[in-house]
Amino acid sequence: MTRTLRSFERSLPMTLLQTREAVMKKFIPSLKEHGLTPQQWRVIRALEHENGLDISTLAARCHLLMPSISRIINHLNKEKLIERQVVDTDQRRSKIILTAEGKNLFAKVAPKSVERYVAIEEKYGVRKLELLYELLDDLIQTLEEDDT
Amino acid sequence: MTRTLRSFERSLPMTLLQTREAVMKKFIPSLKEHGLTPQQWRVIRALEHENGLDISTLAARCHLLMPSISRIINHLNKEKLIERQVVDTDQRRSKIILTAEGKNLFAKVAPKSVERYVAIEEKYGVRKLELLYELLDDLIQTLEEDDT
DNA sequence: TGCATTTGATTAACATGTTAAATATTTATC
DNA sequence: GATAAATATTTAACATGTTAATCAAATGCA
Repeated sequence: MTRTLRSFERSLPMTLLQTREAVMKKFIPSLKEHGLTPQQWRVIRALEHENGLDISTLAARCHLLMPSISRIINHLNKEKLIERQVVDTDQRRSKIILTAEGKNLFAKVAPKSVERYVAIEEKYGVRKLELLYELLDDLIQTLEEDDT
Repeated sequence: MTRTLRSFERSLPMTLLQTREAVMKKFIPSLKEHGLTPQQWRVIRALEHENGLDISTLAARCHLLMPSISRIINHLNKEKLIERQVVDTDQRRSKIILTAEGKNLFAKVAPKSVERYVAIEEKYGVRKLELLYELLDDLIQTLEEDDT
């Protein structure tokens, strides 16, 4: 019996896309209220967690490509949410510092995100969510193991 | 005990993003060999499944927004993979038809995608994959139910 | 030291995501 | 039948994803 392509709605990439869209819909509005895109928010979170990261590290932590983060850093800099600080041992690199204003913004937005997250946990169930994480991590592992 | 934001790698949107990236990595190369982006491929698949769809329907089936699909349709049209056909009962709409060349391309690419998909199924396990689909669908349902 | 190579970051060019505005056509309503 | 409202699609403007090219600083090595 010849296999055919799974229909759209049921394809793996499509299902993951839909799920991510549904999840993001819960978080994006409160970010938008503060003029932030999800990616900009990721950068701010990363810096709040560990301030003074260089751009490459930031890119890795936020799952952003260098060109994207380069633009985002520029943007956040103009908004005075972060500052650049050249590393004196290596003039190519710059450390990115969250400004007071940036920290302030984080403090305003974070509670709302936590709230949304807790709501999802409660509605969907912590157990199921943990199981989902496990399955997803497992799938990532499986896919990254070989280069078939 | 005050809740804090989940660390990045463990956040739900991030995990879904990573998973999708890992999955796409398996499919993108063969698409790229044929000069197709994942989105263009989705459109071609949708048309192969049901030819002559209008643009709005196509957008819904492929999970693309109207501006995106509008550009994609234009692109595929220039490549002569599809044709536009104005609906005579409603001059605003156009039906999109997969050309012979488009069908040909589909026939070339589809088997490779099936191959990749089967490989994932085998390596990860059909049962786990089915469970994952269930959990994801369930999560989508949960999230779309209310507008919290 | 001098030069090739490597590395961190930016820029360029193009495709897509996203919201708002514009356009054309159709439908509704008076 | 003329005009307002609704609908299908496109365009505009901006942010991001993606690959390749560029640039400057650092490193390796003759």
